[in-house]
Amino acid sequence: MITNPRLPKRQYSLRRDPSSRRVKLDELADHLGLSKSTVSRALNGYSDISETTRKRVESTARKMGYRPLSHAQAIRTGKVRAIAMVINSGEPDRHNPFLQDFLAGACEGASAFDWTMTISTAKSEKDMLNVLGRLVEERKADGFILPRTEVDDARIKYLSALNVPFILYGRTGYGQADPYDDTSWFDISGETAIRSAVSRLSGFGHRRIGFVGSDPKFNYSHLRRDGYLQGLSAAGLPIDLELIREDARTRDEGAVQARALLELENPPTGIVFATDLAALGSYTVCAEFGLQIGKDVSILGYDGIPESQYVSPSLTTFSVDSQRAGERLAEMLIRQTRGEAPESLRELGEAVLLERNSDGPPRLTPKELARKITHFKNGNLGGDRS
Amino acid sequence: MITNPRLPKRQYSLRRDPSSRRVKLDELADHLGLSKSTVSRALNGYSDISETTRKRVESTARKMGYRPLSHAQAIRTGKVRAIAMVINSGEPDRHNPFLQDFLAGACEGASAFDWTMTISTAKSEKDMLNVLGRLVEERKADGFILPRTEVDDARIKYLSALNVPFILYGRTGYGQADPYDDTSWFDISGETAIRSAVSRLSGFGHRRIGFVGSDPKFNYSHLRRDGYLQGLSAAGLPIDLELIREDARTRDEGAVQARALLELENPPTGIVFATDLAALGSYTVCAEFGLQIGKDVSILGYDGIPESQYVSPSLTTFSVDSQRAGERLAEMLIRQTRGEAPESLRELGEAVLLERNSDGPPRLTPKELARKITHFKNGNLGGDRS
DNA sequence: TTGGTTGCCGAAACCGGTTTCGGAGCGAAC
DNA sequence: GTTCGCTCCGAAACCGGTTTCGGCAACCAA
Repeated sequence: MITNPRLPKRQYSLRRDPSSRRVKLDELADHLGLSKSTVSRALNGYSDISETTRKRVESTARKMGYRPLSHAQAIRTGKVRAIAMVINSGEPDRHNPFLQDFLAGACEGASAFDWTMTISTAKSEKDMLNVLGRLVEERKADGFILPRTEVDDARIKYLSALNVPFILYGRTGYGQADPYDDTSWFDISGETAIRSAVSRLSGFGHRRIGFVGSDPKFNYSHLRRDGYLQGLSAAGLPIDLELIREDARTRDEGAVQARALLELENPPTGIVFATDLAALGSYTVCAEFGLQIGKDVSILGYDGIPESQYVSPSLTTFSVDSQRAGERLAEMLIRQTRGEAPESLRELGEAVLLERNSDGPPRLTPKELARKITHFKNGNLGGDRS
Repeated sequence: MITNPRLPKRQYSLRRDPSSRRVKLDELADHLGLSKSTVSRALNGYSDISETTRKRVESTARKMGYRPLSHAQAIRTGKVRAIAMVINSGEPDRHNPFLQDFLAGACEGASAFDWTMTISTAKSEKDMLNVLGRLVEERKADGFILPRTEVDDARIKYLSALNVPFILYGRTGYGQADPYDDTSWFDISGETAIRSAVSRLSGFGHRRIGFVGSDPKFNYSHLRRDGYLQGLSAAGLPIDLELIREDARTRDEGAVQARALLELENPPTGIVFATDLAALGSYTVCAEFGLQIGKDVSILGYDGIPESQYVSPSLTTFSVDSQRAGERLAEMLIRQTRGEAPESLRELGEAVLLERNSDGPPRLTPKELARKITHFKNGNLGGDRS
């Protein structure tokens, strides 16, 4: 290849050789003929740097591929440009299929600001505070994402006392006068979803609709129950405490509560579950009682776990966009560490209905349903069917 | 309460008030009546500090709750005491239920050395190298865990060239002369598990055993296929290429491959899948062909995903201890960054068989099985059964 | 011309550690 | 009694940034 002699050989003094050492502030300053203090202030947007200089510094920095070392900055500023999340590894209902999506979102949200994400795990409630404490003390993060918020959440008190920024994935303080106080949060409105689930069932013609809640320790359980009650009221249906069950954390516990509802003298023909996992527990029970899901009894879940798609019949449920949640949380948390008021950083998203095959018009009245169940149980109790 | 006047009022000059400011090196040094350089060297185990002094420094540091700021150390040492992992968010078979366990293990392994774990995500193969590059350049981590290793893995080349420590979760370079070269890794021996799966089926009396592999881009796919071949050979069964399928990344792809095997003129009575997800895909196909899993056809999976326990019949599979994997990887990686030779840091664990209900003695010969399938297909093809 | 702002930048201190280097103190050897 | 070597520690430089502070020049008003 022949190079055109008229064109000057391009000087790649600004070239960015990836294998070479990184360029540091001094070098950038030398290159610009400025002092490193000026360059630093220009990069950080100080007002005592002229607009011209700032532009020039910024463009050269970009061309030379300058990236400040966050831990070098941190030593003076005290900020490490990182957010952290501590997940507890001791939960009965772990194996969260959305963790990857959520983390992907959070990482992306952080990356957009050139921040990073560090994670840690705690084995117990008590360990949780220790882990948070260590992270705070060693200044491993400038703020925290707190997933799975509880009604009365020790992490919130702890971090508030330490005056460390944090944001909730979910809300807290259910039933208190000012539940949100001065915390920031992002949440998906489970109550809206559950309310619409009840409307949907009542639209199908169901008159007795049950609800199976989750662990009352978590704030969302109460909100979803509220949604259920709102749905009943909107449909003009009476509240029957018999139809409200709680504490279904796992699939097995979901089965227990479903059984309790279906064994009622006047059982519900539709059941709304606070979680998919619990809803899937009911599948076993329905099989056991010879009930056809979607016909004899309608089941709705919430979460949109992948498995809900593959069970038979596929489960009607609500899907939440975990990735977006992570992304929003990261961004809002970073903005908070930059000085924005926590109470201005709140967002409520909506879950979206996945219409599938586990619900439909009731073909049995509650009475008929009860009869079918006892009949089937007796039939099965007596002989060994083969 | 009356204090005993003979006892001197205890001076809590060493007390550790959690809400107070953290103690820094200077303060610790002042307290000890030593220079901060001496204290620093004592804490870091330099040999020019007397044993007595070292003990004294260590114990006082502990009592005062001194913890060095890792980013302050990093500025001089270049080491941030952190390991990183980049997960790719664009995979078709994401929703890894074990991510949480794995991360828990890795975090724990890191914590044991007082290290932390940072994570990031990449949207594509290309993005992956960028993300790694950024992390390296900004020195966000001293080493990397590389999950889901590929036969020909760009990350390995990239990090090797940059001379950055890393460890593989899995092996690499299948089929090459020296596949492991000088990398360190931890892996679960899928080949051993799959070999024993074949032995198990042959022990049941199966003579025609199929295999459905996974994405050949990943190293483990080849190893598991090897395990299948070893199993055949150990059982004295011939290799029939017809019985070997690949490329089942998802449940649906698993279904496709299962269908291909079962529609053979001489179909296998037992099928070993490289992954549970693919194995679950076969459930649909068996239902479609009117086949009873565990009787008409035996299915084995690998991974031990939670869902495998709840399908009907429950899937016989191999469970891998993801948490332990994470923990081992973290520890070995840290040791590598401290100077241990990569080739001395390798470990192979075993998966453990979960005997469930999807396999057993064949009640049909391959011929009979084929007949049953065609018969059922024709029956279904003709009329609309209701 | 003078004095006072204002805009813009450089010198130097600073952050909290680590590492280099030199030297005091001491015992042993000559 | 030197001299040498060894043990152990302190002073100071250093890492790569940020921030304080002061000063020069230009501009403005009197």
